[in-house]
Formats: sequence, C-alpha cells, structure tokens
Amino acid sequence: MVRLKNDNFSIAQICRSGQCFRMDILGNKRAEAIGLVAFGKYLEVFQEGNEISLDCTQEDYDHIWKSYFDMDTDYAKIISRIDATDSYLMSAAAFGSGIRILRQDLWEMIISFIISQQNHIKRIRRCIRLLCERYGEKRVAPNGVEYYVFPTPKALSQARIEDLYACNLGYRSRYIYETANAVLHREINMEKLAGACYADASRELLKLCGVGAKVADCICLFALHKMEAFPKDTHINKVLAARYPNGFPFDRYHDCGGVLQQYLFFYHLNGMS
DNA sequence: CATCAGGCGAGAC
DNA sequence: GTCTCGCCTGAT
Repeated sequence: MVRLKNDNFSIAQICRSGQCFRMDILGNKRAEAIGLVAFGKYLEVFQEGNEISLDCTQEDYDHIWKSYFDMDTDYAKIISRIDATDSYLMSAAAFGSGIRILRQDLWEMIISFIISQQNHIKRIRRCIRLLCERYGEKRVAPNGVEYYVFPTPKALSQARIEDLYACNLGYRSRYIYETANAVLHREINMEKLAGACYADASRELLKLCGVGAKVADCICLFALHKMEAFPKDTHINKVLAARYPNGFPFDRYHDCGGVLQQYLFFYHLNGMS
C-alpha cells in the first residue's frame, strides 16, 4: 500500500470526470474507493479527505501510477491563475478541484474516444467493457480480482466488422476496424506521436478514420497530456455560448486550457446549472 | 414517442 | 474550403 497526501486529488471526481472509462466505484462507505484498469494492471484506490491509499507496490507507483495520476503537476497553481472576476470559471474550478488530467494509454484513448462520439457515457463504458472481455487478455490481480486488459491493435484488427457491431458499437464499428488496421500497418507512427507537439500530434491523429477535431483533442489531452488541447463537445459548446458570449479567453490559459475544459465540463454535468 | 448523446465521413457546392 | 445530411443504439 502506497500512501499519499494531496489537496488537489479526488479519486471520485477523477472517476466521474469521464476522461477514463475503465474506473469503477467500489462502494466502500467509509472512504471513496475506486477500482481501475490501466496499462495492463488493476489498481484499487481509497481516499479519505486528502489522504490517498493506492493498493500497489512502491515500484508500480513510481513507474506507473505517479505518472498516470499526474502527481508532479501542481493543480492549485493552475487554479490560482484563474481570473478572479470570472466567477463561473472560479466556481467550476472549486467544484472540480480534485480532477487531474490522467496520462492514459495512447491506443486505448484513440479507440475509447472514437467510441465516445454521439454516445452516452453509460453505453461507451459498456462498449469498452465488451471489447475488453472479447478481445483483451484476462488477468488476475494480486488481490484476486479478475479483469481484462484493453485489447491490442492486433487483437482488434482481427475482429470482423459484424463482430464489432455485436459489441454495441453501431456505425463506429467501421471506424474501429479501419483504425485498428491503420495502426497495425503503421499508417500512423505511434512512437513519434508521443514526442510530437500538439499541432503535429493533432494532424497525425486526424488521419485516422473516425477521428475528427474533437476526438483528436481528447486523445491529445488524455493520452499525450497536451494541456493546450480544449475539446469542444456539445456540452462545452453550450457552456461557452451561455457563459462566454464574447468568447472564452483561450489566450490567457493557452497552456492549461484542457484542465479548465475539464472543470467546465464536470461542473456542467454534475454541478449547478 | 421524439429527441439527442462528449461527432464524423462523404458528397455537394 | 464550408455546408448539409445520415448514421447505430439506447437513455430520458
């Protein structure tokens, strides 16, 4: 068990923020408890106040989870930069101050956010669960929990389009099929993407079938940690139209727009108005 | 029952 | 380049 303290970390907010589709509430009443699958591992996280416990070895924390939860970024500092006269953004940031921009797996984010288009979170999660159960490797965690890792590009490329329809993917089935094959045949360079700047990464991702501006931004933000990416989905567009009729100050927040997007999105879905 | 979800591709112009 | 339209499926 690895124990931490952090005033800007809420496992419940991270879970409900919608950036990770493989994070589930465990139902522990004393503490916020979440089980998640990422990078081939299963992890349980418990939290009471600002005290966080991760059920993993120190080695796994140092090599996987510290980066995954973006523990080296000071979110209080980002929040302190918000224009104090922007009361809506101040409220949104206060409401979601425990959200962190995870550093998730690139391939998993590509598929997950292709699935997310014109879709509800409930169905998105079911689609991903079915893909993992049917095409991912089954494993057992040290504590005995059985889980499925996210399927590899090769495993998904071997699925027929009709099999993908059976995973409830609907018209996205063809996108998944095309993208899995494109990645398998190295039509885009996944290694190069990791080190690319935001503009180059976006351009490369847009080559994939089923990836448009919004999905590319989600991948840039949640996998490549491009904090300037500001995904504009239907909810955010409503917020921007209602609260920022004269335009959102993207320039002021150019290097942390993605964090603010998450605060606005989370506040809109879970908070007031 | 209609509408709409964390949009995108294809075709028209 | 910009605009429109159709799309799987199920929650509400």
